[in-house]
Amino acid sequence: MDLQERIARRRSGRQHGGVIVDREQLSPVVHLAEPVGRVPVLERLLDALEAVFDDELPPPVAVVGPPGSGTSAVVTAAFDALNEQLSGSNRAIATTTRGGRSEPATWFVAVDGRRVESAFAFYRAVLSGLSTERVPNGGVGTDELRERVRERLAPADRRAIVAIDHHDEPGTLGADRVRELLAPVADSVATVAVGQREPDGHRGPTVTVPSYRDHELVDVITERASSGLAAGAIDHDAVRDLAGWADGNAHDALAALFGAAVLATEDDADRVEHRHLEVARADVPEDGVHVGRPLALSATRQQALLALVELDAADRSISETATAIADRSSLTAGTVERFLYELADDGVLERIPLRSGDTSGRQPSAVEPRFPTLAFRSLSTAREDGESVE
DNA sequence: GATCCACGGGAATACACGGATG
DNA sequence: CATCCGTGTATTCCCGTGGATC
Repeated sequence: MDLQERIARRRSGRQHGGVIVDREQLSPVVHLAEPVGRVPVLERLLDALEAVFDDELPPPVAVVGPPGSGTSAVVTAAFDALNEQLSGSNRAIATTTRGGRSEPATWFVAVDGRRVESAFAFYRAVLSGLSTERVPNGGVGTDELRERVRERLAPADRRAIVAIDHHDEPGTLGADRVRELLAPVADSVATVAVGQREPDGHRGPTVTVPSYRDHELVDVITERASSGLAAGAIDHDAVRDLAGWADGNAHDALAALFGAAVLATEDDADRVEHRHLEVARADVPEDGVHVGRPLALSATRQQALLALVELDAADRSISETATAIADRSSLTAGTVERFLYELADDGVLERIPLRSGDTSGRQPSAVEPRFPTLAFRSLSTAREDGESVE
């Protein structure tokens, strides 16, 4: 971001009288082009992928690190940069049409496992990373897409490095499943499995990403605050505090910062006050899930979660909560109930056993969010237009 | 017309508890 | 006393259907 741009953003921030100047810079689900303080890790990832610089296929790589350590950030940043230099779109355009032979090219495709859960969606994601053509999202079979991927990589000297991010989270495509899907093009594709643990039976280099150390996390927060918040909207002590509290987890820190900024905005305050941070921190559950999890859900599920957050249903049974949510949305109580059970199973919600006065029957339980609700509420694009039809 | 996907609805199964049974 | 049974809920599982897309 150049100086002009920074100034422009500050001005517009001032004009709106807001604490938040640039939501994107502040959002815990957005990665920076150059992650702060992760250079050594980037280097090790490049080492592991070394072979691509000789136009060869690297071994399968695993990138592992604890929650909030920036595994995703590192991989997306590296892949973007590598694509700039090595992908077909930059090298091959001029030459493919001439002489009939194509230049060597390597594509780097990062697939977000949270948003890509079926074979169809997977091939779709890979294909759109491999070409600039529009990829259909319906009306065509999975086989068809797989075939297109194969054709795309058919010429010798064309390769793809496919990262599967969050491969070890519930509901995502596991590394073994991805291997299966890529089997038809195994000769021209290498994988990078990104998650909290190595895939079972992993052979190949592993890049380990450590938690942020305290001062590194301070840098991360400072960087985000300086580009995302109005000048002087938060002081350094508060940032240090926040970093200490987050204990190396950048997601938690950024989610709290974002939440506090949202609260300050709603408060019409001109800076992020201690009380905002206090509440925002309490809103980030200990050992919770990344806010990207709920944000990757279908619009209807997000609607249900938005309603749930409004409801504060900590002491209501799941079925009561489900009916209450159904009343505020276009969904059926039965469907919402199933959603709630599913989400609890996946760890997005937590089930709290409910001691009911009633004697007979199985004990009901309540659910509560295990994600930062302030950030979710503000970032979710699903609208809860409460109009219940019928 | 083909295809994918998510909702909806309901059947099947698990659990809690009191009371009956051996 | 241990176990089984019946009833009422809670929870999980499964599959048909319809909307959206090409």
